[in-house]
Amino acid sequence: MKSVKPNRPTIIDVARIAGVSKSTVARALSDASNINAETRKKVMKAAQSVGYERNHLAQSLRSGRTGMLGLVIPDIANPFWAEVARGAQDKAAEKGASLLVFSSDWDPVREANHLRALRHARVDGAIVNPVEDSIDDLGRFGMPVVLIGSSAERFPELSSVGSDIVQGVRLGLNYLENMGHTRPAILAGPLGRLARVRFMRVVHDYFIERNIDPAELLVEDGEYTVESGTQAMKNLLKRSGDRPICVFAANDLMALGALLAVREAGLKCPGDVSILGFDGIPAGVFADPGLTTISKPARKIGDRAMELLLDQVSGRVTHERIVLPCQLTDRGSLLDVKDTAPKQMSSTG
Amino acid sequence: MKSVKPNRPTIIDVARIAGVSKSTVARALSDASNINAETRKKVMKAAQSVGYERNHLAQSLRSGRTGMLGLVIPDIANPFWAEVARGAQDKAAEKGASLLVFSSDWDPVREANHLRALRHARVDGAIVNPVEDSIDDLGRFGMPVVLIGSSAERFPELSSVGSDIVQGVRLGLNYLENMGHTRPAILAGPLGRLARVRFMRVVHDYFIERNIDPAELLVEDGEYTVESGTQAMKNLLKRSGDRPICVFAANDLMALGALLAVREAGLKCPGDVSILGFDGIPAGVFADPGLTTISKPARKIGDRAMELLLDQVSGRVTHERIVLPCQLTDRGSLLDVKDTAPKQMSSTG
DNA sequence: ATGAAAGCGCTAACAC
DNA sequence: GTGTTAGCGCTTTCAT
Repeated sequence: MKSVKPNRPTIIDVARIAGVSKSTVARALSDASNINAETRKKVMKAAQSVGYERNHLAQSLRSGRTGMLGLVIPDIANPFWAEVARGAQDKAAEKGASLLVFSSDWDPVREANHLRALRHARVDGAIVNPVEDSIDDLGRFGMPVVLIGSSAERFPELSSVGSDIVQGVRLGLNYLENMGHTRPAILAGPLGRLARVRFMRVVHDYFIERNIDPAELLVEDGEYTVESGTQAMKNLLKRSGDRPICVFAANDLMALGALLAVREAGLKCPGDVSILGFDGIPAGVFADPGLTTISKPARKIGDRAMELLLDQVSGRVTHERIVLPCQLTDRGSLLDVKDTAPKQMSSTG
Repeated sequence: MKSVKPNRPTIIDVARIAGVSKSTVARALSDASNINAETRKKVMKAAQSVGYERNHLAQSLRSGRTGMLGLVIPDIANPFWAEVARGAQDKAAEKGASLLVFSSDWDPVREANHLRALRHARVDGAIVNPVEDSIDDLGRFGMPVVLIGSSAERFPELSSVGSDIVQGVRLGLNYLENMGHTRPAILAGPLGRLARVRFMRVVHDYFIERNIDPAELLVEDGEYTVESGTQAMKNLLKRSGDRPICVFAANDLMALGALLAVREAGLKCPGDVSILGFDGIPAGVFADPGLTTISKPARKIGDRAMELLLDQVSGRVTHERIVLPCQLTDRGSLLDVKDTAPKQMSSTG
């Protein structure tokens, strides 16, 4: 075993073989216009013969662009975010770009680290769903950034893609109301998170409009995980007088966790407790009954965000704030109690 | 708005400010031994003051190492693979490396593209689960590679991490047998895929040992997706005389798809049909009853694979073939028919 | 302990 | 059309 040629061939090797200068090789490789067809063919053959492969590092160093993009999301193991990642991934691949995916695990420190890693890798741009609102640096991040989710509100100067929370929450609340659930318990996200604030604001407004005091609503906090959903539901089920018969969860994982708690308590869904989720993850199909939920267009969010980012990277300055509508997916976890309970017209009060 | 300094500061800027040469700056930054403590402090302060950030591209070009690793898996939207990715991701982050994750979508062409992208990005190494066995180039891939999954069999010279299929399948088959299911229908992966061959080989051997002709078994093919699982189960349920009362699926997604088909047909699981899965994805918890399955240590697979890869990258040549055991997770989708049906001792035949 | 200088592999003016 | 030359920002001898 003698190492014949430890290093990969460079344009210089190719140039020598083809009998031209290295700039000619470079031109041939980047199919520039000003080059003889014959010469190109010759160069290409030479390149082929030594198994030449462009060194992106050198190319990037020179051109200042790496062809790499970044994506920072809270949790790649959450199917919703996995879908977003796929959408972004696919679009990037389509355009010949590579995507660096980072999962912050809802941890601001890890998020900061990932953001730093992206800068160091010299990515051409990034799509970010900031966990904390403490991220004030995004504005001067020094590269094209597209936001996903609630934080868009905090950085109106940045492009963003998200689902229409207002429309989605109202859609859900209205659907519940039509089924006779006029005062659902709310399973909200973590206190202090902007997404929670936005969610609750819509809920608040919705009930105010109907002359119902939002303070009457039962609200439990969760961490967007199955476990926290189970725990929150357990808390609700502990209540004696006002045990809720309907729960609206801020995401599907918590909704499914709640379902588990209901089942564990020996109760039936939707017989005893109706559950409405938010996200539209595939796992909701498998529950029995299936989880009724407000579906966000996850794949599309990733796709559009990447599109915006690529536009920005290539100089087309398109400041856009895209809001995609949510959809209701009824799979049976809601019981219609409209005709069961005596309907009380709360018109004038 | 006048642009003060469009370009990021380089070591030259830092050097000028600190009043030293650029090599001194480089030394300070890479905490070399041969440098005065005072000088270093001075340099660091200068770097700080201009917000200097190392250019990894230049560094990589010089040193030949990028600090980036690659991961190529079939489907990031499949929770099992998402977990593998997380395991790898976390370990990489722990060591200060970045991970490029690619999803091939079971498509050999996309896989080849991704592999090429990795080479172009000059990653220091890669973890791969080859979709097709057509990938013969892996051996001469020109960089450290760690294999995940069945293909390890094809490339014994490469390091690999995987779950113990033989142990896992036998564990499942044995568990079924103990519950009285002596001839489960098999919901296998796609024809031609090595993973399928390995799975079926174990099944084959298992029944041969028990003097049962494996050809008697009902076998349906699937694509590792929910939809294909549903379709396969529908096919099985169509049978008149020998409709199976037990199905062993090669992955959880197909198992859950089968569950959907059973439900849709108005049948009960496990009352009418028992279902056993393979993977151990979280979604199996939500089905009612929960999906009983053979759990693979997904997170750990990613973690160990990354560990091996990092070892290889840093020169510690550790050719290892790690096989992690599977575990049985009983969540109730199996009915014990041992005492129901007249038990026939198949001892001597 | 520090500086000078030579590249890593490529691109982009600029000549001819 | 093609060759020459000068870097991109950094690391790494080799002097001093």
